[in-house]
Amino acid sequence: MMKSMGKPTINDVARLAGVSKKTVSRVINRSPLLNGETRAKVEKVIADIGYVPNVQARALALRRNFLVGLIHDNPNAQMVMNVQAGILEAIRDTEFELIVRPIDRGSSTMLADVKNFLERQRLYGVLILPPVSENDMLAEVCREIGCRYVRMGSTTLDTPEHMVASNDSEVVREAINHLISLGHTRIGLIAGPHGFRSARERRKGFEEAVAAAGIKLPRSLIADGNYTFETGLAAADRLLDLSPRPTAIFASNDEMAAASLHAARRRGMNVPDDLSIIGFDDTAIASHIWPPMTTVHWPIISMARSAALKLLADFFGDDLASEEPSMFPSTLIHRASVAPPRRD
Amino acid sequence: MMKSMGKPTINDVARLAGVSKKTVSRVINRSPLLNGETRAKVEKVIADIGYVPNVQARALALRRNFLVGLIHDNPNAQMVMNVQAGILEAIRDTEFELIVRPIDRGSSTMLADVKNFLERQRLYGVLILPPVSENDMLAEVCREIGCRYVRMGSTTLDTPEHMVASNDSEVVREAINHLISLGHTRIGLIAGPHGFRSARERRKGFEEAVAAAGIKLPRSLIADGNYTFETGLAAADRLLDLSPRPTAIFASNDEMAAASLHAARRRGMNVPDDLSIIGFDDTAIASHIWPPMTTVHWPIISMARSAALKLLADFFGDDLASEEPSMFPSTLIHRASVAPPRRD
DNA sequence: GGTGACCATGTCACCGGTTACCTAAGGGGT
DNA sequence: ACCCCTTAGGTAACCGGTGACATGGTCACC
Repeated sequence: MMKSMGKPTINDVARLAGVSKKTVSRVINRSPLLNGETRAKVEKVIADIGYVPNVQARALALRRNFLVGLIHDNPNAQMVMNVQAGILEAIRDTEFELIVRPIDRGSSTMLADVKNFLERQRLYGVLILPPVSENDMLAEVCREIGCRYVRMGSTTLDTPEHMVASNDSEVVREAINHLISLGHTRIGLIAGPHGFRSARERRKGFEEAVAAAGIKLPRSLIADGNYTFETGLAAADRLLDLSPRPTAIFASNDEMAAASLHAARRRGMNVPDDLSIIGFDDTAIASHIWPPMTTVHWPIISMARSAALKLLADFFGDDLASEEPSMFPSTLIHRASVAPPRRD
Repeated sequence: MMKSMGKPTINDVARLAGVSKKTVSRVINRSPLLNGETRAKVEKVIADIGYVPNVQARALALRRNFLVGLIHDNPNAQMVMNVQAGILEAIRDTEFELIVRPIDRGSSTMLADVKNFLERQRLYGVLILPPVSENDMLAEVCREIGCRYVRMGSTTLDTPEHMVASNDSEVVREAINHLISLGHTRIGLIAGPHGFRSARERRKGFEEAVAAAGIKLPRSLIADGNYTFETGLAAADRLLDLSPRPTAIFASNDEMAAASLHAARRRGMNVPDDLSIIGFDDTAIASHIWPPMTTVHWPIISMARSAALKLLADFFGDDLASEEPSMFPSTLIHRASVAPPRRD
């Protein structure tokens, strides 16, 4: 029957079922205008010989495949995994697969690399993670070559169908107000890298809250990091070397917050009694270290899931996916790394 | 010139260069039997019109594509990211891309799902991460449908060209001997989940070291976890509730070691003075928490890189890739979570 | 009874590459 | 001068699907 070797193809199915390949194609694609009897017959043959459609052939004919890409340059492993988890949740039970593409933001050929990648693979669409999602030229490249995209970010980056975002500056304001209400006045900031919207938003929230409380902060209470543990450690050390020392530190992400805790304990300081710390992201490390860290829960999994759904909006048919929200509120999670400042 | 719309195809190049498409194909594939002049002419046209070969068409004709898959069911984000990093390092500057496929080990349809995935995508090959890499039936599925595979594991799982492994039991023995040499005799073990080779190997190393030292351990000093923080926390609590308490804990991975530290500190205990802790994996958390944790460095990035190279051995031509090692020694990293037991 | 609408299905070219095989030209050996 | 071999390149079929359009049968309606 079957042409001896090799996987069965649509031709084998057609021959065995006594129909044309087009009819088989219709069965596979759930075309509605099929006689139930014919459909059953074809489906039986498919099951019998274990036919699996060839995605490459389909991709060629359709001029698009069923792959979604994830482009990122994010240093935080936990976050990338969370994003992957969100995407995978969205594409579960579909025929889509996820293809991961880390890029090197610094590289001068970055844009060309991505363009080449997108053109070669003809992805159905891509999700772009911060921080590189903030690069407008990258989005422009996607638009130019006609590749669907959704950007994730800390603030509005694009039109609603092309992004999901959170309200970073607002929630940071809330976090800092919390510290202020406990009596903290010397609050250090470990800022994210220059040129990043997320860093800018978080810093903005910090500065607004401080200004609103009428606190005058010396410039030295703002230290720069670039979202990694190591730079966070250096920044925290700089802050803790100050005299008088800050009584609280807000770090722009959890990695750097964990580094602050590390730096404090290395000096024999007690957290939260000698130093309050607030982080941002609510990745696993925040709740795993001791003391459990007060941080901002950044709903990254939901955002990623929603972003993926947006990406596949026209695949699913506009009904549900197009109603996905674009704005995701972050919330302050109170744990044990914050206390009123010790009275000197 | 070019058929107005759409990306240029091999036909456009052929027409413009005044050669047949086969000749263009030869240029793309660096066929050696080409006149340098013709080659230059074709290459010029390719550059001029920005031709990019269509990977789907090629995949169809070649009956294989240039995608490598990563199959995993690993709960540890950092580890998965490290593996991805290793793979990406290996395929950098090639045309290969990485496609990630987390699976649900518990699911009754797991094998069928993976089989379907492999058959549909016709991957060039897959890498299988522990713990699911230990499932021989999964490897059997790969073999059956003719998909290249490499398994990563904690012990020999397959023939050398199909695996990379580490020497877990040996290095755990070393770690436990270290504790014993410091004077510890009541050493708790937080074991990994039953049925996992990695868990078994690590436990074996533990038991061998203890037995060799002539120590008789009560069964209660072995608590089960399943590699997650939460189960580690529960296991650590069980150990610390014992009386007399263990003076040291070896946890089968860093997550559970971090959980032990968390549990100890929650009780007001001091690490390492009241309790020594050793973990396994050397993921970021081990060096980020306080005190920095003594742990076993598991060379996962190198292993992943090497595994990917093995996978692509016949692509690269056997010269370098086939000489990749299959066994990677783990090493004990001494940090600050271990000290001699306090004299009662 | 003829006609058009509609339904289920078939035909065939095409997506953009590759393989197998063929041709034509040039070169050397005898 | 003849033959064979090598080199450079062309031809046509094929990989396994899909789209546009054609076909033949049924039914409702005038």
